[in-house]
Amino acid sequence: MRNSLADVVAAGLRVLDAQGLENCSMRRVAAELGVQPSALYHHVPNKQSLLALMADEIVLGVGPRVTAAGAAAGDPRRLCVDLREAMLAVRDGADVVATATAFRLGRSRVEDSLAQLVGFDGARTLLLFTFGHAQSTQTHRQAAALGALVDIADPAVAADAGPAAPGEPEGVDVTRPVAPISDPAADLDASFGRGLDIILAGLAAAARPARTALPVR
Amino acid sequence: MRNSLADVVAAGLRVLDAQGLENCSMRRVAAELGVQPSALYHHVPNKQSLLALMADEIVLGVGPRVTAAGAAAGDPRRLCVDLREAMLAVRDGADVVATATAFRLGRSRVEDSLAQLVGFDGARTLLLFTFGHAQSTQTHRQAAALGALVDIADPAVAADAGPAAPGEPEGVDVTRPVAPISDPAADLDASFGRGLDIILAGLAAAARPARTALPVR
DNA sequence: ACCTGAACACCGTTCAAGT
DNA sequence: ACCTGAACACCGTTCAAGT
Repeated sequence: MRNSLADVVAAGLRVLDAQGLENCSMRRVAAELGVQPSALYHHVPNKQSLLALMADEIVLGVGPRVTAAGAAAGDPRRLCVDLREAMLAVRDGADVVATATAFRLGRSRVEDSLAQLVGFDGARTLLLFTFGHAQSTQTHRQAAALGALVDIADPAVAADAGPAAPGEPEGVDVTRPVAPISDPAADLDASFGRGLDIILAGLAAAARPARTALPVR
Repeated sequence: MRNSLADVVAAGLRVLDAQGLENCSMRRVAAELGVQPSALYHHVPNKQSLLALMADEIVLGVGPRVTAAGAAAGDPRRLCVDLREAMLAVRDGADVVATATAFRLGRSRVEDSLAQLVGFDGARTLLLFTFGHAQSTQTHRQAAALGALVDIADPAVAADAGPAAPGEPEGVDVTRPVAPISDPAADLDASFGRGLDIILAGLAAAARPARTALPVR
């Protein structure tokens, strides 16, 4: 036995984290294992399946915590924060997990855990906000790191950016800001927490009227 | 003048809608225009820029409505519903728009409109939930249409699906369900509306205590 | 069971050259 | 201003064949 399925998945994750989803090709994963590309198809029927297995691996540790007392503590907020952290821990992890989860929508372990705590609609709302926010965070970070501050898609914005000074060093030095606008992505982590709070407040608001006394009519 | 930038963007959208993001290559867009692939680089610096322009086009019509009375009516719920509809109207539209928006995070027209109505955090929460839900919806629909009901990534599930009967017609006939589980994606449109309501309730709950009389201590 | 080697039909992007 | 033609360094997947 030379390589197992687990080896292939691990190699895939290494390539993903190092090169990003865009460059995570079957050929590169094969090279990471020192094997021909065609060898991968002995372990996995296609690239999509490999990505799905990688997604499972990324969220493996995310789940309801078992406290020292033995009771399974279920905190929806912590679950979402953990999920987000697990995805952000590997490059393009949010894309990979969100896509794989959408494929088998409704059959996700994390969504099930959430549903037990806050119901079906609450679970889906929390989950999809978490995916949306994580993907946005990761994409934006990559764009920033790439020096894509010059918005290449908008001619109006690109125009006032000015050309790069010739003979610039080609490091990741991003000292020349395009516009003096304050960073619009100020603090994405904090913004995630506040979004979570809004949703949880909405769930609490929906649950309360049924339990507490209200001025009926 | 043979082809304008607008022609290229329009051709890109036609290819995207017909073939999906995966198959929306520069070469196919060029073919759609009856032109060599290299000709596109006269209009656009790279594929990513073309996709960003396509994203702008997809959300062009989404914005605060101007009522007959002349006042700009701002309904955050309708804004999100409109945005979702615009994205779902073209194949893989949610992916394209979400990615392009993340690139220039915080500088989105729709997010600005939302922010005026429900504040910065509310806007971002609504927007990213809308992206997450739309992407999930679209990915799941494609998976279902593809007949990917056989979960190709999970050996345990794939095992009890059984082989396809030989000599089957190769249409989109999906009459052989894999498992008798009720459709987990029951109604994605309704689920979006309920998620929106949860978030809006959370925003209302946060705003109310500051305005109405509360039993102080 | 796991892998090689060769092949097929593709990619994005660059660049000199045409009109 | 807009395009061609050729080239470069890549893709995912299949398949016969090896051990």
